[in-house]
Amino acid sequence: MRILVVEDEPQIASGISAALAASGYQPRIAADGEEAWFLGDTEDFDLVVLDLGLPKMDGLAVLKRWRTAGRQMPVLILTARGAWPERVEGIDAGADDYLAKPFQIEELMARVRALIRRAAGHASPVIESGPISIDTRQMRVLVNGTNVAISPLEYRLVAYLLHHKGRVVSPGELIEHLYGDDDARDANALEAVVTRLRKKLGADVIQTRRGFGYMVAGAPE
Amino acid sequence: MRILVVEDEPQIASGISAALAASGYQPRIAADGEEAWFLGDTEDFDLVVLDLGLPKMDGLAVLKRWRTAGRQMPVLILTARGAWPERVEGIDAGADDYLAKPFQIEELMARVRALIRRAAGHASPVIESGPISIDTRQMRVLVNGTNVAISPLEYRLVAYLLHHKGRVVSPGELIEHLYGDDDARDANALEAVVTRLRKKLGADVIQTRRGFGYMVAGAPE
DNA sequence: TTTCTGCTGACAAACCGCTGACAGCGGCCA
DNA sequence: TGGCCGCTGTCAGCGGTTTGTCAGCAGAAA
Repeated sequence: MRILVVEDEPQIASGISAALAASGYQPRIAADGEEAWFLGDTEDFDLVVLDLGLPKMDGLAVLKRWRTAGRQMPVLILTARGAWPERVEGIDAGADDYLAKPFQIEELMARVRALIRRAAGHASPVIESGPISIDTRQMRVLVNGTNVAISPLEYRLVAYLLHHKGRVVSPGELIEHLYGDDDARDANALEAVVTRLRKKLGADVIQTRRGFGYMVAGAPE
Repeated sequence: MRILVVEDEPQIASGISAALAASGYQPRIAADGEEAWFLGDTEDFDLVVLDLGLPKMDGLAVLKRWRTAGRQMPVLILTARGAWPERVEGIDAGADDYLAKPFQIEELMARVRALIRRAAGHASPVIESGPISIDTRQMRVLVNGTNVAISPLEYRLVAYLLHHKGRVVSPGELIEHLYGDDDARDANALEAVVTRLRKKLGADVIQTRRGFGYMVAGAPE
């Protein structure tokens, strides 16, 4: 199992690297964005641990370039604490998980194991429910197999509901995940997005559970 | 579902509280150890979220006093990151789970749900009694396997009775759990809800124990 | 019987979610 | 630079639903 550790702080990088090695993985360190991009594009890794604040090229940019180039290895993002916009962007850009700094090395290892296990299984980048499906890598939404133009905010909303399909998601939870908690939004904004989405996806994809929240049908992921 | 949030940092406390409320729980905040101890000892909570570093009385001391007094509600401890010894002590003192700060609110909610389910003795999100069953993920109620339209308040009522099936629940307890203690409601409001529920679920699901309260049959688990 | 407790149907107010319109904002292109 | 266009939050109004209240009733308890 080869793991690429992208981290410019040498101490942290070697700490992570040592822990990975101790668990039997083969870690490889990249200290800046360009090196990371080059390694990730030319070599084969089972997982990438990616810090966002990097010299030469930002972590998110690296990730996006990998994804547009078709690289599909799971990516675990390290973010500064409270940097919500970064996280949301990271997920949009195709990250599979994120972890806030500072973190326990044990926790990092647990997530690494989880991601690798998931990737080994059938972690498809496509999630479906009834007539609609989303491709989380390409950030596309298909209705009955045909592509539908969708805005970023709308995409995040469907994606979140699909990731949690079969469960009622409260408006508060949705707002927090769409915007981050720093910015207080009217619940009506959410309703407006839902209305617009329903016009594009069909009226019955997103169900309303009055008094509880929204739900997309399907067996939980 | 009433949840006691013990946290002296007002921002964090209100953040947790808001998230809990958004998920349909009734949170109550205690800002120091003494208040926490008093509330936990005199009132009935389904769960306690307990920060350890508190003014006036330490969180662990509070927990120990509750346990020696025979209080058995599940307790989720919040610890500073890296404070491993505290965690171990917490578990020895009778905590059911712990979460390291800083944490994702989403992760806290997941653990809260898990603890409440576990406390009620259900591994699965479905609770049954006779012909009826509820799906706590979808907020649905089935009678003989077919879905029945149900209002939020009605759902909360059945859910509570089912979580405590086999036990007589007093009107006072029910009102407290449905509305929270800030808002005083007529007992008749409760009876009205029960009437409406019986029409939907069948007359004999919710039994009346005259002078004591209501009950749903079933093994207490 | 009398009294008390709980049940029930009717009703109106409050609430909740939906939607169309509009405006501000930012990106893009000529 | 100026204008156009798409995205998104806000607003106001609309239904339908939910729910507390009330008044009367039924059955159990005493």
